[in-house]
This record gives sequence, structure tokens and C-alpha cells, in this order.
Amino acid sequence: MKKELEKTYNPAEIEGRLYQKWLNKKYFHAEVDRSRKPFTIVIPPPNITGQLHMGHALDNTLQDILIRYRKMQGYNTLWQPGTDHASIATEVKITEQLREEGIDKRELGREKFLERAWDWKKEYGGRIIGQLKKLGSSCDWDRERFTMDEGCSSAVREVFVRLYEKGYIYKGSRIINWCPVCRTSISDAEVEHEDQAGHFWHINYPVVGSDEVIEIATTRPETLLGDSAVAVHPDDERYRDLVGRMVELPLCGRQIPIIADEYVDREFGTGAVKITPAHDPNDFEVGKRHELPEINIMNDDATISLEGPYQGMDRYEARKKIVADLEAGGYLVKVEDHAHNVGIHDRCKTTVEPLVKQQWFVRMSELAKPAIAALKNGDLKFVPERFDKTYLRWLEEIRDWCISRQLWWGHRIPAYYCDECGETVVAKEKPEVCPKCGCRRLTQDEDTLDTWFSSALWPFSTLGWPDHTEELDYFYPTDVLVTGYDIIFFWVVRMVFSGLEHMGKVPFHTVFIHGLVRDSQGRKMSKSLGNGIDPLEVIDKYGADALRFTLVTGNAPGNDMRFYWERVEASRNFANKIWNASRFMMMNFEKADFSHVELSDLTSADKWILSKANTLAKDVTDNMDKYELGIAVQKLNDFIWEEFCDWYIEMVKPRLYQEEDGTKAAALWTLRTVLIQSLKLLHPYMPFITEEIFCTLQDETESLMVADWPVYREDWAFADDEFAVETIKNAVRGIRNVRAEMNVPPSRKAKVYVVSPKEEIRAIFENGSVFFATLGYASEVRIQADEAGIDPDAVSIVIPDAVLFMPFADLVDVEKELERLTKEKDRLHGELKRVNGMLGNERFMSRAPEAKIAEEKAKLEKYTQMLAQVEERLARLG
RNA sequence: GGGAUCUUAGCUCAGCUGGGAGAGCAUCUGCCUUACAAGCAGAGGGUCACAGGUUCGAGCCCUGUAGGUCCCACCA
Repeated sequence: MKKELEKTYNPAEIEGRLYQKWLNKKYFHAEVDRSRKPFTIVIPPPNITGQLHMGHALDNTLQDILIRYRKMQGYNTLWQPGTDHASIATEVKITEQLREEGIDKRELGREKFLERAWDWKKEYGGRIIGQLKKLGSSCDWDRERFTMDEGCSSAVREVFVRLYEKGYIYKGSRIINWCPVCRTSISDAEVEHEDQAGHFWHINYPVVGSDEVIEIATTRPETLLGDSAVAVHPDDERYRDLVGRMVELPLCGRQIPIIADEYVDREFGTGAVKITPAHDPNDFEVGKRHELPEINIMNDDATISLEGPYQGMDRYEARKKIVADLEAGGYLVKVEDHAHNVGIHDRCKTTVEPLVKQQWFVRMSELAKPAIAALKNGDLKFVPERFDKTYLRWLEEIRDWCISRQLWWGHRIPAYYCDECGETVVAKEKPEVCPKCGCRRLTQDEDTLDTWFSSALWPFSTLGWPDHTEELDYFYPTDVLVTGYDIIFFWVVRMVFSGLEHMGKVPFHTVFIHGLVRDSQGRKMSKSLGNGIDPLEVIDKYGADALRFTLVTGNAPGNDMRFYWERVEASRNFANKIWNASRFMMMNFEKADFSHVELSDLTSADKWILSKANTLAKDVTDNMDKYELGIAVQKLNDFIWEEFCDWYIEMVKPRLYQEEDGTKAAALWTLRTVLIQSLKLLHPYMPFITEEIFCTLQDETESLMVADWPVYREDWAFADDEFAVETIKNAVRGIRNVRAEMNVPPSRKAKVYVVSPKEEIRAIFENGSVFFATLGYASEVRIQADEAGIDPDAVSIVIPDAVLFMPFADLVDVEKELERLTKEKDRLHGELKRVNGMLGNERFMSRAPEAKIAEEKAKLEKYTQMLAQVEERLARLG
């Protein structure tokens, strides 16, 4: 009993069932197998707070395509999955949840808070994993990891200790980016810059012991409270005499010096700058150079901490008050409108406040060097290449990485302080006693690590590091990392230097970068805009295969794309096409026994499509190896829809319908062979529909997932048959064109004469007359060497080396015929002019490659011959 | 300020190392041809942003101009 495909393609019905089958068969699972080459991808771990969005859908579709492709090629593939604890994102979420319940995070306390967070993780952390499964992701779920699981946490502590011991991690009081809403420090990478309309306040600072004033300009007047100096350029004539004098800080009465520093831009503002070392990164540097005091004026929530009239005010409230007071005191010179760049926290969009704080940092200069070298020496490459620059630029200008966060959800910093002597101990486990004073009272650092600190270790922590596991030895380095260009800095860079530092090898040899999925208007999909399209909704409506196909079609690596429902529809239509074509073939497979068909039994048409399918395998493989997935899938689409369905299946129909056609078995064999070849090549892109058809065709126990990837084979190359079929296709197209122009319905057949003096051309048509007749709507095909017996008024179609005639006496409009042939004549004249231009150019003849010259010569011959035919027809009509 | 990138058919985009401009959607015209109307057969539509240059030959390489997008950056 042969199974049959359902009459209509219903993705919802097949996808869940097949995914379950793959899981049951353990196809996604990888084990170390030294006899095979591994191919490994680690998933960019989605946040546990996340829901699947289009970016995930794209990212994971690309990874799944690569994994399935390599698996079919025989690699031992591992797609390592997992999730990220996303410290700040999760903490914010839990805090909000608590607030809704009327619970204050701080009152609840650290321990209770963490319990809540873990509960939340248990409940929702796996949500996105389920969604990835809907997409068809072939991850090894048995190996699912979490950045805060036992192993990853151990890796984090190990790395921290190692880097600390090497002197690469240090604790220091430095200026950092502070988010007053999240109340934590953040790294430079987490700060976004935004142009904002602000003001430029010009303020007079009175010079002590004189009537003089020095005018400074600032965009943040409230920081005046923390000023330690006024700086001018050392070569600035205007202020030369003032350097070394003191000014009195308005509203504060403190006296601060006027200093000279090259940092000052004479052209900008007044050329005199107030220096606030505790609240501005540049001023911080200036302060260091001149040993100025760092006066911190702010609390963690950005209210003023400094004792005095402004204490307790929010920074913006204080700004207003201070400006008013300055004006009242006669210090304010003027206020200008001024657009300036403001740093905002990428998570909550709060304006970041630079503050001096004790924080932990990773010293980057030494770690960056091998990461730069890896790219330059080819150990690491980006696809597309242009992202090399993004990567290098960031590394070459890298600054130390602030890794401590004033958060609770995350890896707690493995540093312990002695309550007695203040000694700092950095260790993987809490020491029993203080190594310095021997007391037992040690307290762990309150801070946690930047969430990217753990994801930086992902390619090896997930494989068991720091233990020397078999997996680590076998699967590391991984092969390809697939991610969006937006997290090159956050993640890719940090994985590379971490891999090099701790494993001695790059974590992957290729970084395959993709762009953003935007909405139909080109806007970023975002929650606040409400313009996001839920991939799960797309899958429900059109199937995962259609979604996947949409996401890779017509897009080049690294480029953004726009999402249109119309495109999903087109993808679904393609799936439907394959479905129906397969159904048609299956309906016919019973018509003959084709188990013993050999290549020598094939007709020209069979060889043509087989040859095409053969080249297709080579082309698709080449494109996929170059990560040109969009091109590969386009070729698949074109081949399957046009060549296979629209041409070949139509060519074969008469043979299937004829009871005693001797080539029926060959046709069936070819249909099946080419169908399977197509399904295999398409499987990485559309795993569900291809599997469903394949299994219906073969056996449920089989699977495309473990089928062999097609390779080019010499015995399937049939150049002559390709030429023959292309010749007939040309003829058919000619006939269809003319018939369409003349509005002849397909139901009205006509006799078709093929006239060619060339015997090989006549042989081609004789060979193909079975399908030529059908495709060309011919009631009868007559092949002859001359025009004997042909109605002189017949419509004529000139193709290379032959002329077709269709006697349509009653329909022929001589005027229109003349017009049509004249148009053709003009076209040929144009072509000949171009060809002759090239061949007549001495420089072309002497410098162009021989193959190109031969090609043009062949065209010259072809067009000359066709033109002669067209002119002869014209002469006869006219 | 530095860098990247884009400008190709009405729309959205492909176009690999330079060798006669493509797809999908949309539009128009015929077709219910027993796998598919989610389909079939046709058609129209582009000085490849602009100006130079290199080359026998440029959508593709180089320079510049205009406009758009993105990233990085300490001009208070």
C-alpha cells in the first residue's frame, strides 16, 4: 500500500509530527565520534526573558540551514543550544513584578529576590526554547545549557580568578557609566548616544583677588558643585596671565585653581572649561593629570548628595535651581541653544550619569592583541568581509571593560574581603580563613558580573571547560558563529579574546553576520512601536517552512531586510507547488515498474532535466559553501518551479498518458530521481515539507536529515541533450508568443512544420516530437528539410537553424506579420551591430580571452543565419 | 569628527572574481489544459543616483558630487 499525500498542503498538520519524529530518532543529538569530522555551531543564547522575535527566527533559520546541510554532507554536527540569564533584563523584570505586588526589592532582600528569579526562570525560561522548536531548529536539546548553571558558573569563576591572577582583572576607583534608574554601572558598550536639544550656559567665575572674571560654558550646570578647577589651553593668549590664579566657585564659595591643559579646545565655547573630575570622563583624566580632588556630588539615584541647599534634589531639578540662582547672583552671562550628544542606557533609555566609583575592570590592551592578530592572519573571518573593519576598529580603540554590576541576578564576583584586616581574596570558592590575618570572617563582594562576561565563555563553557572533556577536545573550536551585526562588540569580540586567552584557539573560524528584520516600512521592529510581527503567528498561518524560506530569499549576507506578508505568501505558494507536483508524480508512479531503468533508457528530455539537476547540486553546494544562501535558494526555486514543474513535468505527460509508451518507465524513474534530488537540496531550507514528501515517497522510517547530500556526477552530465531540449524550448516559446499575440486559445490546435536544412536539428525535433506537439499546441508536427507543401501564408517563426510554420490562414493578418517580422529583423540587426563592433575591434580581438571571442563568433553566425531567414520571410510577404 | 553602507522595473530586493540587466509582488492580456486559480501561458515596464576616470568592454573597479541609513567618537 503506497501512502499518499493529503490533497492540500497543510503545514500545521505535518510540522509538529515530523519534529517529534526527529526528536524520537535522536537526529539532533551528537556524540563524540573520532572517525568523523565535527561541525559545530553554538547558538547565541536567547535571554530567558525573551520571546521569539523575527531576529531570532532569522538567526536560527540560518544556523539550522548550515547544520542540516553539513549533517547531510556527513559531518558529525552539533548545534549547541542554551539560554542566557540576562542579568539586567531579568532583574528589571522581576523587580517590576515585585513592585506590582507592592513588594520593594531591597526590603525583600537578596536571597528572597534570587529565589523569585529562579522561580521565574523555571517557569518562563524555557518558553523561547519551545518556540525555537516550532521553527524546526535541530539543536541538540540533550545538551541544553544555561549561563548560570553549575558548569557555566564554574567557568566564570575560573576565568575571573585566572584573569585576576594575571593582573588582567583589577578593582579600581574610576569613572564609569552609571544608570540612575537601574542603579548599576554599565559598560561603554551598553551606552547608546543620542543627539538631544540642550542648552549651553555661559557662566562667569570670579577670579580671586581681582575684578576679573573667567567665563566658562557648560551643558550641565549642576555639576558646578563638583568643580575642582577651570582649565584653559596652555597656548591661549587670552588666559595666559590667569593660569595659576584661583577662581571662586559661584554659589559654593569654594576656591579652585585655573590650570592649563592641552585637552582644552581654544576654538570651542569660551576656551575655558570647568573641570568636574567626578562627573565627566574627560575631566576625570584632566583631574588625574593635575591631581585635582574628585568631588562626588550625587547619590546613586542621581539626586544631589552634596550638603547644602541642593541636597536631595534630582539632577534636573537641581539644574533649574542652580541656573536660577546663578542668574540671581549675576553670574549667568547667557544661555544658548545647543544640540549635544547624550549617553543613554540601552535597556531603559535613561540618561547615563558619569560617576567615580569602585568597580571591577578587565584590562583590555593585552587581551585585544591576539584577537586582532587572529583576524589579520586569517584564523578568523567575517562573512561578509566588511565587518572586519567594525571588529578591528573596536578592538584597536578598546578601553577597559567595566564588569561589575550592582545587581543581584547574575554571577556574584568571587572576591572576598576580610572583615578584620580588609584583605581581598579572589578565589573560586570562599576561603575558610583570611590568608593574611587568619580570621574566619570573610564577606563576598556584593556585586555581580556583566551578563556578557559569561556569554563570552559560551563556546567552551558549554562544552565542559574548565574540565578537559572529550566534547571540548572534539568540538572546539566550533565552526561558524551566526549573529546580527548589532552584537559584534558585545559578544563576538569578547568570545574571541576569551577563546584565545583560555583555550589558545579562536572559538570559531567564521562569523556569519546577518542584518535586521525590519517592518514593511523599513522601521526596526520594536515593542514600543508595536510594529513587530510574531514569527509564531507566521508559522501558524503559513508554516515554518514558508517563514524560513521568506527569511533567506532575496537577501544578501549582512543586509537588513523588510518583512512583508506578501513574501510569506509567495513562499507558501512555492511550498504548495512542490506539494502538488509531488502528489502528481506519486499518482503516476504505479503506472509502470521503473526499478530497472538505466541511464541508457532515458530520452533526451529525461537526460536534460537530470543534467540540470546535476549542475544544480554543484551550484547550490558552491553557493552554500560561500554562505550565499539567498542565491542558493533562488536557484532551487527556479529549478524546481520552472524547469522541473513547468517544463519537464509537462514534457513527460504524454508519455504517462499513452498506454503503450515504451519510455514510460524512464520518465517515472527520472521524475522520482529528480524529485528526490530536489528534496535533498531543499531540505536545509524547508525541512518539514521536504521530509514529509520524502517519507511518503520512501518509507516513514527514513529521513532526509540523514540522507546524503547530492554531489555532481560525471555520468549525469548530458550537454547534447541539454542543447536539444533548449532548442525545442525555444521553438515552443516562439509558438506560444505568436499564439498569444494572435489571441489563439490553446484549445485551437494547429499543424506545425519544422523546417531545417540541418539533419541534427531535424533529428532533435523528431526525437522530441511527442512533447513538442503538446507544448506547442500542435495537432500535427511535420519535420522537413525544405518548405515544400507549406502554405505560403503560414505564420513563420525563426529560431536558430530552423524556421517554424503554422498555417493559420484565416487568422493571419499580413500587416501584423510584417510588423512582427520587422521587429525581429531590427532586433537581429541590433545584435549583429554589437557583435560586429566587438569582433571588428582590433584591441578586443587581441586582448579579450579566446573563449569570449569564440562565443561572439558563434553568435555572429547564429544571428546572420537567422537574419537571412527573417529577411526571406519578409520578402515573401511584402 | 571618523568609518561602513546604500541609491538597479511602480514596490521590495538579487546581481559571485568586469563580458549581452534579473526575481518576487503589483499592472495588463489570454486560459477552469484531469498536480496545483496558492495555478498555467504571454506582455509591458529600467540612459543600474549624477559627473569624471581606468579598460577592447563598467551595474560591478577608481575619484569626486548629491541624497538616505547605520555604527563609532571625550568637543565642555
